Amino acid sequence: MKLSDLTTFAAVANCGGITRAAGELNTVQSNVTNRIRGLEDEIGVPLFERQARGMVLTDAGRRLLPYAERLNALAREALHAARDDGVPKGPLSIGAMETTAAVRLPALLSRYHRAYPDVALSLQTGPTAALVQRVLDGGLDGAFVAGPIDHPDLSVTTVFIEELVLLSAGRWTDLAALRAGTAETGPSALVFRTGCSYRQRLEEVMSGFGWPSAARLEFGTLDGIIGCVAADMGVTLLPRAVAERSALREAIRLHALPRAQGEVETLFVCRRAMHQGCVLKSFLSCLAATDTADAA
Amino acid sequence: MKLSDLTTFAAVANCGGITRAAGELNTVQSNVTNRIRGLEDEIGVPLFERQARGMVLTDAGRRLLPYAERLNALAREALHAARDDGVPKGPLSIGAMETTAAVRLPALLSRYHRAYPDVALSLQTGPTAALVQRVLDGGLDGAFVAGPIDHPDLSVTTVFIEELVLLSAGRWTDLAALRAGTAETGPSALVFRTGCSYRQRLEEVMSGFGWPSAARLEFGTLDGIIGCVAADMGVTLLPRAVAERSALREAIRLHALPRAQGEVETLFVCRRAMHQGCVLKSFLSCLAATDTADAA
DNA sequence: ATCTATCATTCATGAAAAATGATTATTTGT
DNA sequence: ACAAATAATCATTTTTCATGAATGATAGAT
Repeated sequence: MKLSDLTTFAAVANCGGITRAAGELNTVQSNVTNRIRGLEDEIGVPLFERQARGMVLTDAGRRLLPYAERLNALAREALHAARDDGVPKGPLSIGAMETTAAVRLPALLSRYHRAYPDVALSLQTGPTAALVQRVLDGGLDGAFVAGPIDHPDLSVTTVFIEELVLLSAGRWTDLAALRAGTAETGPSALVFRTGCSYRQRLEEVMSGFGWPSAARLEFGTLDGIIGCVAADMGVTLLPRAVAERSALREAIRLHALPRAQGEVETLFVCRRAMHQGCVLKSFLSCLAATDTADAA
Repeated sequence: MKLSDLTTFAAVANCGGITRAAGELNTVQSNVTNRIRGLEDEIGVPLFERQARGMVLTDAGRRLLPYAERLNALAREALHAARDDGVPKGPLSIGAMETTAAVRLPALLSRYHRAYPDVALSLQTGPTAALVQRVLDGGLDGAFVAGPIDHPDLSVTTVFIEELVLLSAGRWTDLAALRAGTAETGPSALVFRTGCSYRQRLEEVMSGFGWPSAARLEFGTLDGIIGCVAADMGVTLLPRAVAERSALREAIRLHALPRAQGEVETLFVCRRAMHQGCVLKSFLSCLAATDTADAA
């Protein structure tokens, strides 16, 4: 069994057909046909059902597919491990939630870059679930996400403890006034469009206050949310540090929450591998040097 | 990167030389040389230091080796998973401690064999540590060992709870008499030759009694130990069930121990895999049907 | 110091496997 | 019936792999 055959197999399975897979693999259709056939001969079981519309996995194929993907991922990892000479260099893809990226990372990343200029750092933002997924599938080397996270394949470090505050327009001096000044359905909830990690927390907070919540308005940017809060369109939940450093600080009001609801851990997650790459290791050590000091 | 290259690489690493590896792989030196060279070219770093006496791994090679082994193991597992059609058949290698094999397994294995006659069951005995090692490296599909076991790659089920009793010759009616009747160094400890799992427990028990223990006599068989206990050569520690069913039951005396010292779990351990083979699954279900009922 | 046994590398050659392009057969939707 | 899409088949070329013989290098023995 060859790794390249498994790659071919996975491509066919994912594309649902030999022709499309051949295109993706930059080869010709007949080649893919032959390699799949070879694999089936070797294993002794058909992996696909041939249909006029394409190829559909058999049960055996379905059992094999996760192995094919894992084997290829491991092979990539092996290459990196062997090449890793202990000098941090090359690409490093980090993910982060919008809020973390806004207030915690600038200092950290700049310090890291000064320490390791040969590492090509790249940062992407997204919601926790998507970031975790991308770390797992290898699209990211690590990510800053909202806790708690528990996954056997992930290594987790707590890096910041954020205090979440409820944000309203500046005119509401306290939560009671805010509640009194909105419709009976309660204030609207402004959240990120794509499965924001603090969204569920906001739901809990509002339902804890006995606010049914009139509506959920979804946004794509942090500034959009804060701007609309300032314009009294509703409330949102954000780390205190984000709210305090906002350009609209004067137009909004921060309402502290009870400790149980107001605390959220920001974790750094990365894959648990046989060999931890020195690039990631250097990033983690840089992170450890920051840690609680900055999270005050 | 091809799996066969990694196999070759691992063989060279383990044999310490190309010639020996070639022999083991049933091929010729020049072939091995070329494949190693190809691998080094592909990775871009030397994997071996060429010495007159043979090949020694470089740092890069040392990093790659565990991946090579893991990849090959995963590939084997993938083959089995794809071929596994849900009908238990083929080989099943089980390991067990001597004591478990003696009293717990006969009924279980016979019942399993009646239920799944197409499975070629094989049983090997050995001490816990060696059995666990063989399960991990694939030499055994599963094993009955003494708890506790905690390993991320092993799936563990408690199957029996054994009561350990101290065995002496029949003339010693109680522990005090036994102690009084032996030299001031205390009775000898009779244990298995090869790192018996109950050995450490026996040491604890004897030192708990304030018995320095005169000597440790090592044996290769259960019957040897019991026979010598009956001949008053010393004491040993065995599951009550083993002692009670011994042919020499009349010539030995069982001394119960306090609960904390006298209880030991017998666990069934197997590898944690992406796909649990149906053969092992059938064995586990057979095991679950026995379980505590038989362990009374 | 020289010889010898043991290794790994190099090279030429033949065999096997893989990739390619063209063709065919089958099915689906028009 | 026809056209589009798809996988299988086949002949051909290209690449890779395995082999055996020759070469070179080194440690230990004489």
